[in-house]
Amino acid sequence: MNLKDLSQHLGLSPTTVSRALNGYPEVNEATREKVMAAAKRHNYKPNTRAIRLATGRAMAVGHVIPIETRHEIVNPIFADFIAGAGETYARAGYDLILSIVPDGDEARAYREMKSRGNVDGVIVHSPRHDDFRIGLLHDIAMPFVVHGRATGAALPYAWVDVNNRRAFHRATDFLLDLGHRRIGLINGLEFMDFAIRRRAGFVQALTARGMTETPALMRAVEMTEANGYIAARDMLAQTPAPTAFLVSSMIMALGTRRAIEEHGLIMGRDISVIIHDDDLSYMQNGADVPIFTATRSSVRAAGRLAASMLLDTIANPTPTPATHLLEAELIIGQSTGPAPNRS
Amino acid sequence: MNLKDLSQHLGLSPTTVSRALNGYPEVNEATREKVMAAAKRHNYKPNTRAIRLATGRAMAVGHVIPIETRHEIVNPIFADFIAGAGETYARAGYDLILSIVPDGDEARAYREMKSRGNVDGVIVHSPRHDDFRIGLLHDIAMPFVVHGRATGAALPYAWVDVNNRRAFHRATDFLLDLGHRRIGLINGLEFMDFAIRRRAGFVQALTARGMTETPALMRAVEMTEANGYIAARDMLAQTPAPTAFLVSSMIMALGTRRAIEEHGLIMGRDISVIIHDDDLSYMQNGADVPIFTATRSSVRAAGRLAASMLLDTIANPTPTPATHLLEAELIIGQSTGPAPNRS
DNA sequence: AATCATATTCAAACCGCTTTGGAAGCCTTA
DNA sequence: TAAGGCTTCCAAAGCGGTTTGAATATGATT
Repeated sequence: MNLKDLSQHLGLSPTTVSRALNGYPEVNEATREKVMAAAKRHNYKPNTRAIRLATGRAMAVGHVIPIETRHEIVNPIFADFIAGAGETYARAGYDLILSIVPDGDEARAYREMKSRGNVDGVIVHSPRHDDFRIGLLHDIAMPFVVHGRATGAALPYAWVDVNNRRAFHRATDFLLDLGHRRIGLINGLEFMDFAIRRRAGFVQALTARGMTETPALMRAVEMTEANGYIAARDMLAQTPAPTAFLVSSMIMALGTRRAIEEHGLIMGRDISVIIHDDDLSYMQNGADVPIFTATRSSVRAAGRLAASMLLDTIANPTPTPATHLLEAELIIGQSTGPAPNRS
Repeated sequence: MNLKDLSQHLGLSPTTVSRALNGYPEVNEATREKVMAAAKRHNYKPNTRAIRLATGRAMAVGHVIPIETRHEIVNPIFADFIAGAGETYARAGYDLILSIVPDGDEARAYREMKSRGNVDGVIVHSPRHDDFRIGLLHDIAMPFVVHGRATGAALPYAWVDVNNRRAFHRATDFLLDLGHRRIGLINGLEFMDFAIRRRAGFVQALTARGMTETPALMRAVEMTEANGYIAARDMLAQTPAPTAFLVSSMIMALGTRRAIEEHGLIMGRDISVIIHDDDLSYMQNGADVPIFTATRSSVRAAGRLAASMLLDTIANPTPTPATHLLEAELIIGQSTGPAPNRS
């Protein structure tokens, strides 16, 4: 059942039927109701392909997931971020197109999306320091929103980000207040923008109290459980050992905890741990009482927000792009306590 | 730059240019080369929307992710499965459309995809026992491949699945051979088909040795770290306590290990653990020596396979759908050992 | 009653490609 | 030399909607 069939059935022209269904004012209310009823009765759904060609809009947004060809790691937060974004798109009648692209191929992928016209805009994931994609998308005039920021980008651009620097500053302060002086940082790879900012927050908090960072107590690794374990194990082997860890993800923290327990220590008593918690649905930080003290910010909510910002930009592009800095909440769990007496 | 422009530029008809670019035989080789060269020079990419309308193919496949409205859990294996599938689609020039759909809305979502024609086929995720989607998709003649199986489905359908029953049978056998007699099963929710099969494998292995299953040692929970912890903790509180656990996912197993260590036991010595390992990229089971003894099957490889099966079905629908049963490998890690002497 | 504004409807062009059904040109073949 | 067969190209008709520009009907105004 297509528009022509339906209009013949109604004894009306396709024009009128189309207008009736799309809420245009120049159609008699009585006719509109008849059309609506007939459309429902015959279960008429306009063909997406035809709409797209006729209107010139793709009614779809792209999420380009770069796969690091060396590591082939799929960032586990994508699932939740995209679930959040997907809710927004569904409501707006947009499709979500997922492109898995080897990281060398990204520029080509974006250009092709533009010239083939199968998306109206894109979400940029995992920005690096001074990320080339921002300039590129700007050049080809493809609407976009970045999940995260890319320090060093020359042009203004739309983004949603957690205040990573402040979150880690606060977390570090919290540990310092508890008397911890040797704090290990287990961070993500520091070509990722968020990791740079977290490190900065950590270092700033130390220097604000007249301390300096200890390179031996700082790690920047791919955020897996195994790496969280290795980093913590190695630092615990030092003398003096750290009395607290600041860990950049829940998954790494599971490895950190493993190293701690293997070392015969009790987390929250002998050693403190603060994590950053993306509030992943399959990786909840405890139910009632959080296991880990954490700086928390829902990546799913960020997905919802980024998506609706993108739809806004597509609908009416503005010269000054919107930005949203989300503050992480600091929630107290069972994994932190006063620094043990060095006696 | 569109086809018309390009053809005018070349002094040819759009027909000939289109045919030249699409490799049709009825065009002079010399002309074809000229056309190809001009297309490259002007960076001509045919408009996807127009191709789709003209050919009637969507050149896209849908992945419908049901979100359980009660739990709102996003299955963390999606990220890797979709990364695998995405590789296949990219090579074939297909788009991957991701639909996040509240679980009550699935039927409507599929019907709409069909009538709007924005996908040529779909992958069905997380099948339940006797899943209604199989009949539905069959009825509306939408090509599909199921990731997993749905026992009880009346019609034949295409699927890719791990031999879950055998995997858990073998894993249980392995534990029994080590002398374990009280084995705890920490399974996923048992309305999911894979969980039913794993349970069946477990029970069959026991009965094959004249044992019967102990309901107190079996849990079916949502597969989160916290639930893995709770299930293990509760079972360890029983007397006699289990000497081994069979755990349905890596993430749950992290919780299980936490309970074990909290209980003052050493995994691999005091208590054994076998897991099912989906070989997730961000959740590797150790590098050289696996942490957990595991039945392993790459969900990413399953994604690749499912995707290419789907593209095959779309290209030439066959009356007898293809099926692929993947065998999990049993890999020995550090988490298993002989049952401790009950002395 | 003629004029004009307004409300309602429609025919046809258009979006950018594919594909059908010729047609022209050139060789063969009888 | 006419007929038939290839090769190569093209005009035009889709695909299924939206949108422009015009036509018709209705009611109000003078």
